[in-house]
Amino acid sequence: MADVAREAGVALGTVSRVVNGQQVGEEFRAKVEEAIQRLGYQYNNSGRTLRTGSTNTIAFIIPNTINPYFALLVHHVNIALEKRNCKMLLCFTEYDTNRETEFIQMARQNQVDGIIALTYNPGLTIPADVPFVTIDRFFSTSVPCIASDNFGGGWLAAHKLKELGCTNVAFMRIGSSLTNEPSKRKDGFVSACVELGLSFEVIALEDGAPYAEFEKFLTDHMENGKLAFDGLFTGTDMLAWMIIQTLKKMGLRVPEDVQVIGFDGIRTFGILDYVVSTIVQPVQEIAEACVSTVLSKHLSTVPSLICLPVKYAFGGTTKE
Amino acid sequence: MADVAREAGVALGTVSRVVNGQQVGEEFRAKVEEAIQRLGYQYNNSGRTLRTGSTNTIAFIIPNTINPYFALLVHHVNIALEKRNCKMLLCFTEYDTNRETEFIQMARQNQVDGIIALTYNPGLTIPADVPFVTIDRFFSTSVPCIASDNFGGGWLAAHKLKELGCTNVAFMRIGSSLTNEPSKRKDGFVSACVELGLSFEVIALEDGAPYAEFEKFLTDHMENGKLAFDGLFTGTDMLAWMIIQTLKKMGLRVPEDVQVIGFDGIRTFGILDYVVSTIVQPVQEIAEACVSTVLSKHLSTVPSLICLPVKYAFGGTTKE
DNA sequence: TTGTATGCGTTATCAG
DNA sequence: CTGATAACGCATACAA
Repeated sequence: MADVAREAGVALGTVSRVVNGQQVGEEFRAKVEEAIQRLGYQYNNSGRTLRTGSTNTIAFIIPNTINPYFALLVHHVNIALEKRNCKMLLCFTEYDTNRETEFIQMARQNQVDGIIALTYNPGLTIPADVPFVTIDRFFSTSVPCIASDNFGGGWLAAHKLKELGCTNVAFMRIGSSLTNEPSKRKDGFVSACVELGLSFEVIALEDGAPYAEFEKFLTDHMENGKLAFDGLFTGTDMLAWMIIQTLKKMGLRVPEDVQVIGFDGIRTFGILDYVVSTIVQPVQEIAEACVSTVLSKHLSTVPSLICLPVKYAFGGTTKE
Repeated sequence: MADVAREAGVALGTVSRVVNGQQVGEEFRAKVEEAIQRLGYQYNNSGRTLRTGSTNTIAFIIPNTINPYFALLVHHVNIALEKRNCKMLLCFTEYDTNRETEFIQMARQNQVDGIIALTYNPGLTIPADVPFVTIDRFFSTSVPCIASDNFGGGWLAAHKLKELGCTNVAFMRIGSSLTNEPSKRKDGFVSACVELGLSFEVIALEDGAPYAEFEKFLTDHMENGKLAFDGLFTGTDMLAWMIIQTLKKMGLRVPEDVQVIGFDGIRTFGILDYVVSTIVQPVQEIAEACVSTVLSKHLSTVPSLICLPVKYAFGGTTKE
């Protein structure tokens, strides 16, 4: 920048003003821009970061990008950031609680302007000196949490199964023992079953439990080649898909014998049909809410829990 | 850092040396570490970046993360980077050629230590002042290109179909008109068909062509309820999957009537079964090669085209 | 081995 | 509206 100033015969500050599009006399601007061209000057962001302490970068902490739901989230968060001229520093935890902690540290050292995190560490401490927004997990009223309406989604699934003619249903899930927003999927489902007088069962496996326990659960509920349930609601689309494979192996037809509703809204190859009938999370809205919240000037005044509406979508595993 | 030095009663340089794990007298180290604790000092990376010009960050430019193959790539590139204490600046182009150019500019302004890019802009200019590695696309001998053995993959697909009893095959693809490494999938396939005396056809649609052209191609090759082909090889797994849906709608059975082999190696939900029988790209090795190449000290001495071996995997759309 | 001093590229303040 | 200058936090060459 000093070189440019010398080349253009102006002061350093003037070059800075030109680069930042501030008010500068036309002749000066022309001289500076010409010098920039001539020298092939490249703006260096690290100087600005050092001086201002801001990077226009948000760290996004998430388990991985292989899980299609996370991949979708990454995509929409990035779009929302780009819209606001922000960059993304992506951190994959692989569900490793140490990594979660280290990434927060690393992000701060890199002067990120905020952190969006989807974590599972039960004892995670949230730094107070950087805007922090979590997905699917409520920490405290001072840490905004964005989630879809998980309770409403469970509720909707039960109503949908009832509407589609089911009389005996079950909720199936496997996952971390951590109580978080997605835990409410079960609560909403159970609540609606009770309300509807729908007979139901629940099987919730801890993370790491063998999948065979689901198979056992299902075979234990078989009588004369018929399953005791005519409707299943699962914690995720992936589990729904796996359960459906098992049902088929057991000689049951989906959706004729058993209807299955998953949760998330995963599509084949990310853009084609829904993999299973499902409760669709509003990923784009979630991403948008995360970004606008984490960048909001007055973090303390934003709501501490934002639940966004879900919807049901047909994916071939329910009766149309 | 100056505060820490004052608090510990040592010089600024000593604090720096402690922080960087350099040789420092035990008593000094202890004093400094205690002061760091007491003050809750946080290392600030922007100072280092300004001073050294390096960020330990690599920009990864890719269309999106919704496509499962790209998601896999992002995942493995990140792992390879993390192994080397590097961060990832992720840039989604959405196939927008302007974005591709802008991101390269942006990455340089952010002092990244290198760029890995999977792009489609035919006229993209590669900056000379930052290590640059491309995926699937050869620019010049001075820009290392990493790809899987696309030619070998096409060749393998033809051999596999022959081995599985096919006598009339076709290659189907749709995509950008850009000639890149994946274009060789067709070349390898055709070459093997000729070599094997296997009767074949090719349909290659330009990006943006309606999918219906594939349907027309297939129905045009129907005679008395039988398809003229008993084996299909597609440019990607996604196209294979779409074609299979079409075949089923036409009353054809896969793999009994027609066997289909895709390309990429996509699994359901990223980790379960292969979606279709496929030629699997060695994603992890590709990612590893990209990272080690872009970080290599002597970029000029690395090979300019690295092709990594593919393999065939069964995914239910071929006879076992 | 430790202390001192300089400069990396930028923004922002203040004086002209 | 422009010019001069200090300061951001760190690494490092050099002096002690």
